[in-house]
Amino acid sequence: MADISRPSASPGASPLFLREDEIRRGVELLYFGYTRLTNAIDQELVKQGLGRAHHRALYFIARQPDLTVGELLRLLAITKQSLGRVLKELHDRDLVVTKTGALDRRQKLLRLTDKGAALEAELFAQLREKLSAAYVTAGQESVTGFWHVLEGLVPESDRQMVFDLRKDKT
Amino acid sequence: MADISRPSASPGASPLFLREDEIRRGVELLYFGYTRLTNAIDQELVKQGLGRAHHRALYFIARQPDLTVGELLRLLAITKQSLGRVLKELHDRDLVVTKTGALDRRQKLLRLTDKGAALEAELFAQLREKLSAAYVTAGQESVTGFWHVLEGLVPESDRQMVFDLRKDKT
DNA sequence: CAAGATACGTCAACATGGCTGACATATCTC
DNA sequence: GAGATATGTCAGCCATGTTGACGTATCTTG
Repeated sequence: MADISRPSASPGASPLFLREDEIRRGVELLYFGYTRLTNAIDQELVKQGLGRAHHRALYFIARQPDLTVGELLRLLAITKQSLGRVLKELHDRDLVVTKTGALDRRQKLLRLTDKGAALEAELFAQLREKLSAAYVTAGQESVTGFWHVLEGLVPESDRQMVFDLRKDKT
Repeated sequence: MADISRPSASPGASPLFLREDEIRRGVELLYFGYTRLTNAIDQELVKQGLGRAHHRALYFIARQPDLTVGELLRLLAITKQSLGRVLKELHDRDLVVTKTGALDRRQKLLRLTDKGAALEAELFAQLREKLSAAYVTAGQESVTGFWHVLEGLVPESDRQMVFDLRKDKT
């Protein structure tokens, strides 16, 4: 692992010390940044009587309509029993519908109902508010740096899956 | 915050569409980056029979020795009952010790034992490995951008607390 | 076309780590 | 001395993860 160009050192500070501090800074900011962003939707989730697990499912189904159950399982990296509980609740509340896959009839394709889409949009609006404020403050160059570092945290084996979220399914 | 409405038509890709995609990209990368980084220590935690909650406490106590219980509560943003359970377990395993505050004898100052420090160092090494690989791949400029965006996600009211982690207690 | 693999669902039991509410004690501050 | 503060603790509940075992429909392949 190559050496990182440390921030122009305060006089005589050990490179090893700075290195540790840079790593800890990243760990902490990632922790606080992530938790505070997710806090943005807490109020609305409580109002709806839903939890974070429900939101994650809603989010990915919104992001990629006709996602299969298996794909969602891989994205969330939980067991099918856990996901089953969440999907059942979303279905019972008319937030999500499934239809049988056209190519492979074993698959179930997931979609939001209008009601589900409206809820997801409302939750997303909160995330957008927080994150776009941070983007604006930091500036576009920082945003691309932010992306690059985070991409580097995603293991090779998962990267394609994550990038594919940005592609519409045909 | 400006209004950023629905993704509009594809041809000539609307700036509004790009904006939503940029926000979703950030949400997803933050989610995957954060979870994959924390995955780095899963194996070791299981081996130790500890959970993530224990690690968070260990981490912050390592980061700022003589932290008080109240400060740790604010950092973790959980109830004292939840934290009490965790601290009791860490104490029972000789990973953490407390001493009465010198200035205010109601306070308990938290410190890692040698054993606790050794464990935290081992866990930190895993985080460092992952995160410094991401830093190196992305480059120093990206790293500062990464920090800036994340700082923007931390509400004003919490920012001082987070920054103060980088200062030694006197 | 039969056999096996795959996609999905579900039952039951359990672990972790949050939460609320109610109280107790020691100590500090005014 | 009275009240605020820092900490601890009992008891119970909830959300969301886990393992293991099975069942059914459907696809794939020899």
